Order: sequence, then C-alpha cells, then structure tokens
Amino acid sequence: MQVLKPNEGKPITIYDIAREAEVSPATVSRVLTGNSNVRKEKRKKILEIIEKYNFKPNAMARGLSETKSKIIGILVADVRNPFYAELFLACEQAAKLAGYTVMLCNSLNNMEQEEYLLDQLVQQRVDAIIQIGGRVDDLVSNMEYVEKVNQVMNTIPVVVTGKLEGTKCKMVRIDSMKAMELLMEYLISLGHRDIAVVGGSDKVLSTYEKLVQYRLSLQKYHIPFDPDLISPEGTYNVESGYRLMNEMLAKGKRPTAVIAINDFAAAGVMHSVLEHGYRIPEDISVVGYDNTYISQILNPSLTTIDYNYQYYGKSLIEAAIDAIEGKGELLKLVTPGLMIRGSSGSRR
Amino acid sequence: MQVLKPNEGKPITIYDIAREAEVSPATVSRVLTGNSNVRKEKRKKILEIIEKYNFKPNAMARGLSETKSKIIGILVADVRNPFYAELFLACEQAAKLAGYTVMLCNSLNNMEQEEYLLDQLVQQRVDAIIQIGGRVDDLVSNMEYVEKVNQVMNTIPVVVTGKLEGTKCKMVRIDSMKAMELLMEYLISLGHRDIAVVGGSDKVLSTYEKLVQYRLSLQKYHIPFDPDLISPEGTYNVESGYRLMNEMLAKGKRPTAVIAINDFAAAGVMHSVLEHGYRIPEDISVVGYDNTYISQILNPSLTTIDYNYQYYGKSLIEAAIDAIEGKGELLKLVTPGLMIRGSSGSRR
DNA sequence: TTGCTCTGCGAAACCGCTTTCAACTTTATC
DNA sequence: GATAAAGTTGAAAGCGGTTTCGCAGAGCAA
Repeated sequence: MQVLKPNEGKPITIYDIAREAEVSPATVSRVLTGNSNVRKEKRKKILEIIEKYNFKPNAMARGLSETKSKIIGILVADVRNPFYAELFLACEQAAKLAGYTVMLCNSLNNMEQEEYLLDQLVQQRVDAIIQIGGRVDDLVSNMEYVEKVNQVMNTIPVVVTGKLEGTKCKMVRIDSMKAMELLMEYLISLGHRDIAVVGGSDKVLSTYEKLVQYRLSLQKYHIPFDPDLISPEGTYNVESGYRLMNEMLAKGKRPTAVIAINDFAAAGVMHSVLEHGYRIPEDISVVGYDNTYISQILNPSLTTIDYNYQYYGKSLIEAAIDAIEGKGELLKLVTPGLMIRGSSGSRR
Repeated sequence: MQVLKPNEGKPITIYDIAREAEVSPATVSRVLTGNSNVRKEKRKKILEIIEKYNFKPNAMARGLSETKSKIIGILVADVRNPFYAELFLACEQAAKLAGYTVMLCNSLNNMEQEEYLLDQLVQQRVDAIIQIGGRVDDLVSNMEYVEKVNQVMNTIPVVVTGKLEGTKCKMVRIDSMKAMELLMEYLISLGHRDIAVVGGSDKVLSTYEKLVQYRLSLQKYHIPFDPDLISPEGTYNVESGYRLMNEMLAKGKRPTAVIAINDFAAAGVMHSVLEHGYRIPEDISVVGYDNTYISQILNPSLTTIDYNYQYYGKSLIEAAIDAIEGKGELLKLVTPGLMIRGSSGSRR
C-alpha cells in the first residue's frame, strides 16, 4: 500500500484518495456524492482515508463539473442596517440547511455598484440571486435596471423583496399594508386619533403601501386626514427622523402618537420628542418598524413591527431554490406581527 | 460568419466567443487575461463580441485552472453586531480594489459552527481566511481550535484580529491598551477619579488588555484601584451592561465616569444610570468602544473609541494578500482614536 | 539567401471533480 | 446448473477556463 506524501501546501485530490484506497477516482467520487453503488468495505475504507486526510472536495471542480455552484448570491443595500443583517443571517442559516452556501454583497444604494455586483455574481455562476433592498424597493422600477436584471435572468433566477416591473423575478414581500393596519388598530384602540407618520419616502414601495393603509385605517375610524401629520420626503436614518419630527413640532402639530418608518427613524423621532420636553409614552407614543435590536437599545424600548426574520429568510431561500428548480409561485407575502414595548401607551 | 444561437439559459463560453470571432479559445483567453500577444484588430473584435453577449468568464473554471479562487473568506462572530458589519464592509471594499471577492460567514460564537465554516471555506478553496472575533478573541487559545486552524493553515493562510497561540496566523489587531489609555487620559483630564469599567470578560484578550491599561493609568495618576469599580464577568450586550451597572449602583458605588466595554454595554449602562435618576453627563459620564451608529442613536450620543474601519479593513485585506503571497509581517497594530460626543463631561 | 529572433496564434494538456458507458461480478430464478 | 437481473467498478469524456509548446511568418542582420 502506498502512502500519500506529506501534504506540502497542495490540497490533496480525489486521485490521491483513490490511489491510497486502491480504487479508481470514479469510485471515490461515488462515495463523495452519496451514490449507493459502492461495496460496503470499499466505501468504509475510502471514508476512512478521507477522514484521515480531512479531504474536502474542491468546490470549483465540482461546480464546474455539475455546472452549478451551490451558492446563492445575496445582494443587500447595506449590512450595517440591522434589518438587512438579520435577514441575511436568517438566509445564511436556511441556505445551510438546504445545502447551499451564501455570498453577500452590499450595493450601498448605488445603482452602478448594484449592476457591478450582479455581474460579479454572474461571473461566480451563483445558482440564484436574492436581492434585498436597493433598486427593488422603488415604487416605480428603473428601466435601465430592469433591463440589466432581465439580462441576468437569462441565466440566473432572481428573487426580490420588493418588485421589479417588467421582469419575472419571484417576490417574497412583507405585507406592509397589514403591518400598518396592525399599528393603526393598536394605536387607535389606545385612544389615539392624532397619529403622525414620520420618515421615509413614498417613492419607496413599502412606504407607499404603508401610507395607503394609513389613510384606509383613518377612514375606517372616521378620523379626518391631516396632511401635516405626514412628514415630507425623508430618508431612513436617525437624522432624518430627528429633523422631520422637529419640523412637525415646529409647525405646531402635536400628535399623540407617531409612527416612525423604521427603527432608525424612531430613534430620531424619540430624540426630538424628548428634547422638546415631552415624555414617551405619557405625552407622545412612538412606534417603529423592523424590531431590530435598536428597538431594545432605545429608552424607552420601542414598540415596533416584527417580521420573524427566521421565517422571512427561510421563505427567501425557498423561493430561490424553487426558482432554480423552475417551480413555485411568483409572489409570497410574509405576515408581520406587533411587538409591544415601552414606547407606546394610552392617550392621556 | 456564424452567429451564436440565442442564448437559452446556458451561459455562453469562451468557445462560443472564439467561434464567432473566428479565432481559437486560447486567443480569447489571452484577451481575457490581458495577455498582450494578440493582434490589435483581433483583440478589438473579440472584445466587441464579449461586450455584445455580455460574456463573463466562469469563475469556477478559471479558479480551477489557476488553482486559486480569488475569494477571501471572512469569518465573523455575528454581522448583526455593527462592529463586525462595519469591518466586513470595509474589507469588502478593500478586497474589490485588490481584485478579490469576499465570502462572509457567521460563527455565532459557536465553536462547532466555527470549525464547520472553516471546512466550508476550505472546500470553496478560498485563497485566504480572515477571522474576526470568536475563538480568536480568547485570552488563552483553545487547543482544539488551534489544531483545527493549523490543519487549515496547511493549505490556506489565516489572518486574525486577535491571536491564536500555537499557530502562524498573521494578526491585525487594535491597540486596546492605547484605546483605554485614550479614554483614561481624557476622563482624568476632565477631573474624574472614580472611574468604573463595566461589561465584558477578562477572558477576552482585548478586554484583558483594557483592564491592564486601566490599572496602569490609575497608577500613573496615583488613583487607588477599587476592585468594586470593575464589574464582574459580563457579556457584550445591552442587558449585561444594564444588569452590571445596576449591581454596581446597588452596592453603593457611585463612579462619576463609566467606561463601558463596547457600545452595546454602554446602551445598557445608560439605561441603568438614567433609571436611577442620574443625569448623563452631568452626574455620570458614560463612554464606550467601537463608534458604531449605536453611539449616535443613544441619547445623549455616546463618546466612544473610534477605529477607522476603512483603514482597519484595508489592513486586514492587505495582510491576507501578503499571506497569500507569503510575505508581510506577522503582527500589525491599528491605532484607535477618540470620538467625543455628548455623554461625557467634566466632573461636577 | 541564410540564419535568427520575435510576434501571433492554435493544438492540446491540465485543473479536480462527476457521470456515462460498458464490462465484469454476484446473486436470484427456475 | 444455466440464465437473467442486479450490483460494482474503471476508463474516458466533459465542465470552461489557462497555459505550455511549437509552428508559421515577419523583420532584420550578415
């Protein structure tokens, strides 16, 4: 019996294993892929040698041979946003269970970068791409980007958390209307009628939907709509929430409850409210969206919409795998829940 | 001239390009790799066809052929922690500039998972691994893990942000002693003498170093060391900071300044302090480490240690590439800075 | 014209795995 | 005990690139 020469930096291959086990590479490959047509003793011997050298088959070779990488590319706007981080992590875990690896890219909300990364993922021959945030959040899809995605979809399926009109992307979306409905029913049940919405832009699909539901809920309870209780165009960060809330208060508006467009904006809103000498929630209730750990860091802790990231991530991965296999539905809605904490209370 | 059949889901290859350009695949490969020995007109024609079909060479094939993936694996404890997210993002950008792609994995501080992911990265044949947080943060290295890493290092260089005694990992580390020194000099210059350190565990290398420097700084200014001003064993999250600060105050200790072990712990400390009716910074100054956006979310915003993530990430990638090329130094220290915000002030 | 160097380019080998195909063994069936 | 069916196995092709090698032709000196 021959022995492998001590492995000097070169990873060992299936051939090395085959030689030592006195079988052909094909047989080693069979045990690697779980093919059952290998005699028990041989399988055992091969497995022992694999174990002994801690052999890991080269994923590039395997991928090349099978023309699939077993990698799912995940394109997010910015992992520093805990919403994306949570979702990515959930995807990573779900992917692992399904036998896939995951490759994360950050677009930083820059379309050029987004297109570059798509190309990058194509080059890696990922089996599917999940795009979370960025261009796919737009209420009206950017045509140039649609074209780009269609070109990619020629060879690789794309799943999005928003929508991309003019493409056949599968969608896994949060039911934003439902989320707003939950908040409104909750706040109204606490006696609030002067409810503001702060932060975000109605050019973003989910925000647009939230605003639509906001008005529907007002209507349902016969509360008149006051345009001044909706903040103008904003972004999704702390500063924006802070500034917009300041402006609203400066205008003399004094809602008893504020719905911030996400946890970041809620942080800004809370700063502003506290600075103006109001108490939370005694004078003004503040609620947010996302239930990231920010909600727990804030003081008081934030009542917010919860998405069940585990489930959301799992759904995304499932959709991706369905897309790879050419099956599954086009759209799936994820139902949000309400996480009640200290920042909200009855109207005084 | 022949024309490619409309691309029906199968990515086109170098051979398709070659056929249409009426050259050999070798020539196409030459223009792809930037080899200069191709006549101008041919190069131009080939490039046009590549452009026309938006051809991207298969990274697996290329990687297999060159026996290198051009991927750097990045193993972090948990991207949901903005410290890791920031650092990862910086690495991603630096890697891109250097022509590398990056593959992120989360160990979730679970050693089994950590070992699993190392194997995963080996299987992908990444060119180098950067491990940020997790086992490499331990003050005394876990022997089993050291063995695992040594096995990996047989074929793939590993760079760590901590240390791993018994391995030849390159290290790129924050100068934690310097960081603590900055905070102590700053607080002492503001007149503080009763300075507490809350959160973290001295079984973690960086925390250990911080505590060493803490005592050195006290000594320098002839301030007696009070063991009750150092919190016992803690973790690095909000709850821990909250609980430990509560305990310290309950013991009757009343520091005028608190150094929280990171931004999360600082959030907890601030909750506790405010709940006890003290003002920040008038009664108690609170400072933290990491300068993640949490520092800005907190109210008042947090004075904290800043790491210059861009530079840190760049250094990590450089170290990885150096390791791939078998050069560079073993250890590099990154110098931290101080970011002064509203949570700290003069002793009253 | 001969001899040499250079440049440009195709044939073919190779990277490390999977899979088809055909041949060879076993085992089951009657 | 003959024959069919099922189980094992290795040779070889193929995945899509890169690279070596050698050949052909150009350019230049002698």
